[in-house]
Amino acid sequence: MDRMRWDALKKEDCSLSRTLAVIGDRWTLLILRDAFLRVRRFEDFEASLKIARRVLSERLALLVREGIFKKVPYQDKPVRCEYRLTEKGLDLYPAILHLVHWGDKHAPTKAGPPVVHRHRACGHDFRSVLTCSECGEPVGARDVEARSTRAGPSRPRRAATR
Amino acid sequence: MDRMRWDALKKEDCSLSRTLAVIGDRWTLLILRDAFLRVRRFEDFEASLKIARRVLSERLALLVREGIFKKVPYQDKPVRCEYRLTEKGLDLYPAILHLVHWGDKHAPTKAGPPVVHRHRACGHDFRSVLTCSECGEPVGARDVEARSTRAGPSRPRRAATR
DNA sequence: CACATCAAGTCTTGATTTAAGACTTTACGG
DNA sequence: CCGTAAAGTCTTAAATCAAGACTTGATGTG
Repeated sequence: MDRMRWDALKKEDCSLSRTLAVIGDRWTLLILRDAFLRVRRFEDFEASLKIARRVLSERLALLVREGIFKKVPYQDKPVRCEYRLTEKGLDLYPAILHLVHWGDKHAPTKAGPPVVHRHRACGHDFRSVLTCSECGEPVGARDVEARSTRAGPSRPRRAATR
Repeated sequence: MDRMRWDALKKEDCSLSRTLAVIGDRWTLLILRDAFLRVRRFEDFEASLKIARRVLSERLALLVREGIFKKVPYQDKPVRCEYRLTEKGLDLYPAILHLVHWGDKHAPTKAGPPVVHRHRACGHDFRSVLTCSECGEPVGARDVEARSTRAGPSRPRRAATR
């Protein structure tokens, strides 16, 4: 059978496939976590993640190509650059925060969540809640119906099992 | 230098690391996407994803061990099982939906989003919005301050995860 | 009965990807 | 001139993945 190759993923007609073609490897979300924690330099990523330099180099280059990071020089002679999140990169924050909170809830440590998140506007520590852009109410898997926009017979589907 | 190994990830004191130890490989989020679209059987996952059977088998077993899927027999003689999402699995929906909407926005196709999502309660197609569990307002990366709960000097940081 | 089929895997072999660490480049400081 | 620093590149060995053949237990067909 003809199996899926990773370099074919980005051409799939599925937004999740195309997203994972960029951030779906074993390291990228951890790199982005560090970036959200203000890690910006090659050697700092290496030290923090204990990632092989070759792999880090390749991933950072991909993320720059994809517009998630931009390289910003912080000195001349020799030019040294740091990697900063773009708006496109910052937009991944909700997904990552949700994965963090999922880990807090479903794969907890005895010591409790290692990091808590405070909402600057209201001053409280909070959990992430997925809400509907239209009515503002919280949304769970069972509240959503996914519908294809492409031609063909469309059976309506619930976005969840049970 | 001593690099990070994947089987060490699940013991890290970082909720994202522990989450990615379960769902952070190249295939798992695609398997879960299919599960949210009500794919449930081994051969259906294989056909839908074009994944190698060996890898699919291993991933499904891991997800069952981790309590994200449960195996439910749908016939006897011979016993055949299907994979159904547990509550723990359903809780990954917000993260996945956000990644889908990120792809819709930042890696679009000419044909537009392949799938739209309707909120059953209000009847509208919607985008996912991250909100604060305490005040209900939308939250972006810059609105969050992450704070370690562990001993040691704590520098306040913006927009952090862990 | 003999044989084909089906679901849900397991096994083998060869191709890709990752890990570890040495090496390179460009510049500065003493 | 020598050592250090940042940001990589290169090489080799180990781990993971892809492709497809094979297995198991039961049913259906001639």
